[in-house]
Amino acid sequence: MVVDKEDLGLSLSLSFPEKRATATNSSSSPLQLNLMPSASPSPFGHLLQQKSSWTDTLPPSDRSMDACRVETRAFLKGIDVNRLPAATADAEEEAGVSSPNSTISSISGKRSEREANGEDHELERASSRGISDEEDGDNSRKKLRLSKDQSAILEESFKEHNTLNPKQKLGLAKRLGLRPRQVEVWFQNRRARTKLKQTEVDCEYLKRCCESLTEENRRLQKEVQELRALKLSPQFYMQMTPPTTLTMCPSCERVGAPPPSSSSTAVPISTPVDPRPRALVPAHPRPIPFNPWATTAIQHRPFDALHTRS
DNA sequence: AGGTACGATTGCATTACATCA
DNA sequence: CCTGATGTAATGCAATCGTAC
Repeated sequence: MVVDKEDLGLSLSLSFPEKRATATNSSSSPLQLNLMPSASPSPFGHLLQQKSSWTDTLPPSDRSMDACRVETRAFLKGIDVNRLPAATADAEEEAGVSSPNSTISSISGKRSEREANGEDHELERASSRGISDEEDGDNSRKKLRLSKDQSAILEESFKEHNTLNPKQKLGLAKRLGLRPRQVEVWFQNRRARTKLKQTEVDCEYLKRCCESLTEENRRLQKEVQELRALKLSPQFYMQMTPPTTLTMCPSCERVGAPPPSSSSTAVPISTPVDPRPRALVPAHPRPIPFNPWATTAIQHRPFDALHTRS
């Protein structure tokens, strides 16, 4: 599933690779993130009106300053901590020199063992920083920060595909001077955090729905109370036409409509219930004109509505 | 000092594919 | 040759850690 780039400005698209399209994994089902509550009222097929990258929400100045600081530090250290110098990367890649990044556990562990045998083998073993653990002086893992450019390229790539096939991963890794594993991790985290953001938005949306429904419910309860009060009040019976004028409905064998009343604004008491889901219909105060004997309105069983709705 | 962002690790689930009885 | 069971690699995700800011 590929979404037009234009759409990405307004919606988040979780696309999944063709290869694993048959996966039953819930995460593999296409999710179109398109939160536009006013346009797509369904609570669950929706999504957020959100920037394609949540990092975009960071003020540009902050981000550039951030990158600036990183680059300054890198410069001061005489090396970009996030980027493997191209020459070094190529050299190590071809020589297969092992220069583990920074983590202790990255050397061992199931995943690492797996990938060490895979196609990522060569690049996987190349340091992304050009600094070995020995040079670091201790075994503590240093936090790697991707440069502004690296992040931008990754974001751009993520917009196009939020998963990568091995070829794309390798290509991107090469282009960025990172290990394929780092690219993979970045995409993994990006997907996870996108999903998290979406969940938060979903939650907010459902909360609003809930509030709306609560309000609607309160309003309807009040309406029911008013109708009951009206039904039981003496005035209600005073308005009744004498029985002699009542007509029998031939269909349901109930007393039907009396002669036309003076009110021309009468509406049926048995107004059909709006079948649309109420939650998404803007709650608006409805007038409660009430004349159960209105000629044009009452069809059959005029009080059924009261019974069923109370 | 505490919170947040984010790169990295780990463990598990799923799928595809190969092998074997 | 076909088929079902089993093992393995690849990949994704959730949870979490650890570090930089």
